[in-house]
Amino acid sequence: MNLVRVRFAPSPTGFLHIGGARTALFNWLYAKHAGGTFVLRVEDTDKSRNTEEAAAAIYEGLHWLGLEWDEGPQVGGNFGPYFQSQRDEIYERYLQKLRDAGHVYEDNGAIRFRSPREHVVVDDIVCGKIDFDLTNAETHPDITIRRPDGGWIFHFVNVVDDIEMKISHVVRGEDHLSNTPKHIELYRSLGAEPPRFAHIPLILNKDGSKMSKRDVGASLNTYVESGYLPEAVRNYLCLLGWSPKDNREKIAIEEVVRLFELEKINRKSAHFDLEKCSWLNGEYMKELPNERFQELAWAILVRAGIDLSQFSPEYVRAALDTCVGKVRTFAELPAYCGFYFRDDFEYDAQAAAKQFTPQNRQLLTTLREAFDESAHFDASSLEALFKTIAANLQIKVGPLVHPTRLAMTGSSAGPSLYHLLEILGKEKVLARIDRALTTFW
RNA sequence: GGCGCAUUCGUCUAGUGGUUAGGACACGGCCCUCUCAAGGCCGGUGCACGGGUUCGAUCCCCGUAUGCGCUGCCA
Repeated sequence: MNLVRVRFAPSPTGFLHIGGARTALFNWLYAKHAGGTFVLRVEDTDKSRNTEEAAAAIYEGLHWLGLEWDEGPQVGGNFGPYFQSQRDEIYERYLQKLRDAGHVYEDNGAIRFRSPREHVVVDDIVCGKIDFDLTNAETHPDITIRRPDGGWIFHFVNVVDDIEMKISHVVRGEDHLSNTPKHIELYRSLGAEPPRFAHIPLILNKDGSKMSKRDVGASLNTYVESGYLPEAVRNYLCLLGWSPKDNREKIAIEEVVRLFELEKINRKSAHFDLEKCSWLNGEYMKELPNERFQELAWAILVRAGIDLSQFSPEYVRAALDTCVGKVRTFAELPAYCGFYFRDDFEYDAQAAAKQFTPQNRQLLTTLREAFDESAHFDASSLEALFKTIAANLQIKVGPLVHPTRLAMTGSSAGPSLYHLLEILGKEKVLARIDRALTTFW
C-alpha cells in the first residue's frame, strides 16, 4: 500500500501567483496520474484578518484552471481543519513532543529548534541527491519555530501538517530546496518518516528576472481578465518544465495526466513567454464551440464598456461570428470589432493619410451610389458588386476595398469587408461613407 | 560573503560518447488573399567558457563565468 497524497499549500495573499498555479498544477497532475489525493491547505499563519477573502482568490484561480482538490476548504476531508490558523492544538501537541525530547529552547521569547548538526542528504526526485552540511551553526543557524507572540513559523507548521495529513510527496517550488534539510531534521526529531521531495524549477520573466507580484502576468487573474481560455493557460503551464517528449505542443490534459512523471520534470527554471501562451490560446480558440465563443466574447465586450443591450442579439451574434478565428485572445476583441457598436470611432491616422486621397473620394462616392441603389445587401451580392465596379473602372478590388474598410471601421485591418458591410446594413454603411466624406474632404 | 541549484537557437524544449543537433513560439521572405489573421512553403540564429577523460565530446569529470534560490521572530 503506497498511497500518493500531495498538497498545494499557498499562503493567502489575495491572488494566485502564476508560479503557484503551476505548482498546484504539477501536484494535481501527479495525484491524478497516480490515482492519489490532492489536498489544498491554506497556510495562514500570519493571522491576517481577511483570510477567507484572500483565500477566495486562490480557490477561484484553481477552479478556473480546473484543478479541483479532493480535500481542503469548501470540500472538507478527514485531515482538517485545512487552515493553519485553526490547527493550534495540533501544533501545541507537536511542540510538546519536541520539548519532551529536548529539541527546542527559548531565545528572547521565541522558540527555536536545535539542529542535530549533521549532514543531511536530500534525495530529491527532480534535483537528485544533495548533501547539505549543517554542522556549522554560523552558516546554518537554528530555525525559529514560534514567535514571542505565539505565532507559528512556516517551517514547523508546514512539516507538522504534512505529517498529520499523511503527505507522501512534497512537490513545491525550488525556492524551498535549501529549506528542505532543515525540514528533514524536524521530521526526524518528531519521529516521522520524511516524504519524498520534488522541487520544481521556478518561473521567471521572459528576460530571466525574477517574477514578482508587480510583473504583468504574475497573477493568474491577468489571464482570467484578459479572456484567456483556462485550458490554454493550463496547457502552457504544463509545458513549462515538462514536456511529452514527442514535439506535441497542444495536448489534452487527460493525455498529460497519463504521461506525467515527477522524474521527467526539468531542473532548469523556465522563462514565461506570453507570446507562446497567446499562440496556444489562439489554437484553442479556433476549436471553441460557437456557443462558448459567443458567451466569452459578450463578457469581454461588456467588460470593455460596450453597451450591447442597445443592439439586437442577432446583430451582436452575427458581428461576433465574423471575428471567429481572427484574434488570439479575447482581450483583442473589443478593439477588433468595436466598430460594430459605435459610430464615432477614430480613424487610424496613417491609414487615413494613405486611403483618403482625392482620387479615392471619387471611388467612395461611386460606391455610395452603388450601395444606395443595390437591392441586395448580403455579402455575396456585395462582393459581386465590388467586382463589377472594379471591372468597369478597370482596377483591382483592392483600391475599392481599402478606403471602404477604413470608412467602415476606422482601421486598415478587420473582419471580411463584405460580411461586415452586410451586418452593418445599408443605412449605417451609407452614413459611415458620408461621415468619412465630410470628415476628410 | 557562505551554501545550494542550473546553463542546447531570443524563449519553451527534444536528443545522443560519432546526428546535416530535431520540434514549437517569435522573427524574415514567398504563396494565397478584400485587409488582418489563419493556412502553405522556404530561411537564419544554439550545445556559456576553459581544462581534462576519450580515437572522438553538446553528452562524462573538474574549474570559471553568468543566472536563480536559500542564508528572517516571511511563506
